[in-house]
Amino acid sequence: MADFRLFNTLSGSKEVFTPTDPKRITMYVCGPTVYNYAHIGNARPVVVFDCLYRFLSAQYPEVVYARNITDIDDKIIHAASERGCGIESVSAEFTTKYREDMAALGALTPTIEPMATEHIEEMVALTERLIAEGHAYSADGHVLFAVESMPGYGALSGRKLDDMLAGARVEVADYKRHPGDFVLWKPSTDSEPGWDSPWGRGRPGWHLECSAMIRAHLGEAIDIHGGGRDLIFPHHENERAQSCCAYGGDFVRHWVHNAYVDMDGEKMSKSLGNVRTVRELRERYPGEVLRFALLSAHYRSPLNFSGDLLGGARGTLDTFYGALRRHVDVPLIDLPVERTAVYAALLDDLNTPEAIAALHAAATTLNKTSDQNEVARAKAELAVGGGLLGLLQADPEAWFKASSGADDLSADQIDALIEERLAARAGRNFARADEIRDALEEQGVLLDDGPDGTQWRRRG
RNA sequence: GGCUCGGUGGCAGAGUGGUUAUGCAGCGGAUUGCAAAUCCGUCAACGCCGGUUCGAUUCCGACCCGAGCCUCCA
Repeated sequence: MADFRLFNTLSGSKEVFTPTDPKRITMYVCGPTVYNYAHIGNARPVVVFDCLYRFLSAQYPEVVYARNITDIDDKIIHAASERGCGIESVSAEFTTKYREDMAALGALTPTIEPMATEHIEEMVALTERLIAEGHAYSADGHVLFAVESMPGYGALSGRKLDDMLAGARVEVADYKRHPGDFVLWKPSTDSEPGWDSPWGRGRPGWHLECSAMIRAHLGEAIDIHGGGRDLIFPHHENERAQSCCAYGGDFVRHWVHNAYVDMDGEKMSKSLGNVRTVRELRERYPGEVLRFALLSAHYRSPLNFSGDLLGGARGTLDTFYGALRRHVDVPLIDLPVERTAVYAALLDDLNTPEAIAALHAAATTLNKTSDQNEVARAKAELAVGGGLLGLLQADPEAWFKASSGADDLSADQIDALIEERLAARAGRNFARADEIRDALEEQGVLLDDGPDGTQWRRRG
């Protein structure tokens, strides 16, 4: 098996991926806090790690992929109180919407989707253990992790304890022994959701759930832990502290973080108010277009989001599907995935732009050659390599003819007009033929005349 | 202030110590009744200043600019 080189945030360099147990790969990716619609920036890690999941699944017999749902959090409590309902109703609604949106992007369902509220017991147990080991203390109804108790705290985000104090912009609660200490458990008021614990009725801190759920579902150490770049600190740093101090060992083999989707050079975020939700984008673009756009830059590079990006993605997919449509009759040969150029590109830290370049090469081959062996090989590259990226799995005809609105012309109506135009052309009545073509174009239907007849597609 | 990361042709976006990534756009051509699609050709880049080197966009250093984290955040 060829080496797969994957960047590790902890070391700051690409490392050969060497799983702890090649028979069972474990990957955990931080999922959503379900209090609102997911935006296209939230979708980036989903698509990136879905791609990684597909790539690993092609190489190893079992890949356990867990993506959590954070269904207890102060933001959810907030949203619920504004609506005057329970947090369950908010989190249930947005969990469903999240799953719909991510499915539309072609993301496979993770092996496990653990919910935070179903793991409170494990979180309490983990907290007790940290206290017993001298890494945590209770104070003023809270339980806090003592960062000074961990040698090497800060290694993931590359900071030292002293540096963190220098830039502290928030006032430090006086019950903390060290300003960097973070909450494992906090008290709930009567109106807030809470669970009984040795420290009274309360709820878990943000970082605790991931440590507890990883332990419960994947084991003490995992191969890959992923998420967006902004999770490095404090979330992953603290998660690492919790798990390493509770169970010892390395906890995570590869820390993998994706860069952001930018809006006019700034990151897209709910707090900046410049978000585009997946939901609204889906009304205008097929999910595959959004997916392609998200894969068009390397996952560690920022991706500038724009209408041009999406328009370009649509056009490129048209090119690929057009090449496939030219050869619908050619049977798909059984090309082993590891022999595709897409696979080879992904071997280098998931280089999706290079993989897409390989797809372009295959499409060009398909468009120009008449050699049946080359055609079969190129078609397989597009289908199999595309599959690795979660792309190009639709039927080409369906791709071009998919209707976006109820008032579109039906396929039958279009076919009838094409017949009429064909007759006009045969009689060299080009004025009438062009009239029909223009009329169809006004309805968003484009015609392509070829040696074997006329094909049509809807404008994207 | 501390800590990170980045600055590639008109745009998007890979990569490399010496030989044009790729795509879009542009230009020229082939093809077409005209188009569209497609194909061929073509233009064009590595922030700035030093250093290392036979040779640097690629390594090192300074500088300028941008982004991010340090607070919830993919």
